[in-house]
Amino acid sequence: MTVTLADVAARAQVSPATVSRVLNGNYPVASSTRERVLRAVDELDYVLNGPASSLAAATSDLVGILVNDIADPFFGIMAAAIQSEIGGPGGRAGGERLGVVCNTGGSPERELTYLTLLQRQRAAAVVLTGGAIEDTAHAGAVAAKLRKLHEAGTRVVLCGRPPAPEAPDAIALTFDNRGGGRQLTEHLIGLGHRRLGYIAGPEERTTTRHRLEGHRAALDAHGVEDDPRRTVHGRYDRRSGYEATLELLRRDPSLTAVVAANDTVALGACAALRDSGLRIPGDVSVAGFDDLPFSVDAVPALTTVRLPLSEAGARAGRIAMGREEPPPGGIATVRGELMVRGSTGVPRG
Amino acid sequence: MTVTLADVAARAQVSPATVSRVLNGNYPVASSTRERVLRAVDELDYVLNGPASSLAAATSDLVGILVNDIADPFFGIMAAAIQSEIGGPGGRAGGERLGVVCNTGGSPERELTYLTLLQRQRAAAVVLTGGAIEDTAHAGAVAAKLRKLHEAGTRVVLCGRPPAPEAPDAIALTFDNRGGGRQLTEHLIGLGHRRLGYIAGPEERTTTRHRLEGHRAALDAHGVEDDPRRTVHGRYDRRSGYEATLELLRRDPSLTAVVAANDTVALGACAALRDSGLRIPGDVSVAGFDDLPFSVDAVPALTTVRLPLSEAGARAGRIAMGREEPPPGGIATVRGELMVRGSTGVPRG
DNA sequence: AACGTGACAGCAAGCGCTTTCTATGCAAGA
DNA sequence: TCTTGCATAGAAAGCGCTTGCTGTCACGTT
Repeated sequence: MTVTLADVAARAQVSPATVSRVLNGNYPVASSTRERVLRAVDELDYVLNGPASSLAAATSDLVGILVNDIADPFFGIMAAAIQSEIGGPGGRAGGERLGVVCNTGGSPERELTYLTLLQRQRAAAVVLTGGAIEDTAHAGAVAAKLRKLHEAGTRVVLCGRPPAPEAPDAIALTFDNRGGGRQLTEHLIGLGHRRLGYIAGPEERTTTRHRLEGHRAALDAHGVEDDPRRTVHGRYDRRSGYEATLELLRRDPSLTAVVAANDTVALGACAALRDSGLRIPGDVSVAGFDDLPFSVDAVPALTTVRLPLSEAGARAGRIAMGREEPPPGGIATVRGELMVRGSTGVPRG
Repeated sequence: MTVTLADVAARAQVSPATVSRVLNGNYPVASSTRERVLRAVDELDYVLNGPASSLAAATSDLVGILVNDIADPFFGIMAAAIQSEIGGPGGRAGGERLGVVCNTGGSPERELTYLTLLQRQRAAAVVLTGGAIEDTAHAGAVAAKLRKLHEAGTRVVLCGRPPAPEAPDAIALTFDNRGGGRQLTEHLIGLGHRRLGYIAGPEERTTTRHRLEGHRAALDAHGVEDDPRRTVHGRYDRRSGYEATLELLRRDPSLTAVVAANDTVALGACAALRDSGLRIPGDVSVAGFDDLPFSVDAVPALTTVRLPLSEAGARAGRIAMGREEPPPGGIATVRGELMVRGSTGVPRG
């Protein structure tokens, strides 16, 4: 039924071993023979059997990319960058790898299951993107899996996620969320704001915590009181930003600025403010985080912290492919850049 | 080194066959035996060898999802929906499948290579999303691949892509881009617009052509002259929308409306108009397509055609998993819904 | 009491490839 | 001329799992 290596071998009048070697190009084969084999491959329209190959060679050409939410451009952009370096089709011939992105939807179980599935497939590498979940049990389970993967020869890279002390072999490209958060709030304080609302992401994520810590550090450093009622937690989506803003306004109508967990949330915040009859930044300034492509198009354009998602993703991809040296110590911090735009200004009054 | 089925079998004092059957649950095993096996699996921390399993069973648990641009929420949303139905971890136990999304970046070669890679992995199913490329040679090559995949037992589903006559076994869930485009332009004509600019996507994509055809059909039906100079082609991104709008304005400053190939492009158009000192919709109306999440947050909110991306994706996913009957004839058309919002209004003057 | 008859469990033959080791041929060195 | 050595090609032993087929019991039947 299906064409196998043996069929090709028969047609090319060589042994299966030779065909295999031609295909893998890691053993000398006389060019006349090679040609004959290649022709046979072509004529028979032969496609290698991946599982068989992986089984025999004890490695596969799968590279897993785990993302929290594939519908979120934050992850989409990173995933695209990673995948472009994985080579998939892009890379030089022979190095063809299947870069596959797996959407955990932010669920711990799915994260673990995908990791197991990838382990089962004997993936060549795994890249985990975005913030981690701060549940000790879960973090431990993930770390254990990562260790297992590493032992099995799978390269593990974290992109935009803090290093995992329990899985020291994982290379980590971490975003400086704390520093970014701090810069952002300092910018606002510098403009004169003293009553700042903060819309944080889900409680149990490292990204959420770090950005919030940065915010608080800034408040603290400048002697601005940090009223806990001015912080609201939500999800990383627009809806959440909308609702949280209304809640913040309810709690303190005298707010002059709203700092959001990310750009998407900030957009929701803008909508809520507008629907409440408030001007941006005339009445209330708004700041986001990430600098996703649409942020510059918001009206007014969003002040935010630009994270080099593409660059970081590309680097993570290269490291995963073993094409770039990991950073010393296996850990690198990627900084964000404050982008001051129209959505922030001096406070009213 | 690594734990194998045989190790588990030894530990549980049964034959490898029994362990396999416990794991696959497709053959009666006494519950006491099953328990013993499961315990051994647990104690040894055994993880099935995917390639070996796929080789022996001649099937794999991979499901491929091809997207044109994973950084674009249009695809991200569909991919998320598809993957959620693939089950990956979400599905009922045993049906665990690895839903992997592959980013073609709109490149024909990559599309083909991914298809081959998936074929090589003996994927259980493949879902192709978004518009196809209208190059005869390429379309033929893709169709041939799809046929091969089908023959090999891989289910093939197209989501948001027109049916492929040359690959009649592929189930197609098509978006009614033509109808949507027509509705949109009719809405504008109904408001009184007569000089409409159109920013089309890349020339060689079905999506581009269909939306444009809808636009032209509307013009034609209402006796509005279709000046070819009012149509500009570009990419499906913001930048392109920005530049195309400036170009359209240059060609005809008296334009009263701009119809964009999609929401992202529309956002770029809005920016260009604003930068040109024009009000939306006071001076120029703008319309998009897709109704991505950010469109409602644009200022003014974008008039657009809502495509049920999640629903269509979910359905495609279920069909790919064989959990839902394909539509009669293997083809279904998914309609869009016109969403009239603030970015369109009666023309000035 | 002899005999089906299920319900399980095991044997063993692959699945299609990679790779080690071995054979062969031929050119060059002694 | 005979040996060495290099460049290739082939033989064959797996890789770890699935599954058709063959037992083996313990029962229920007649």
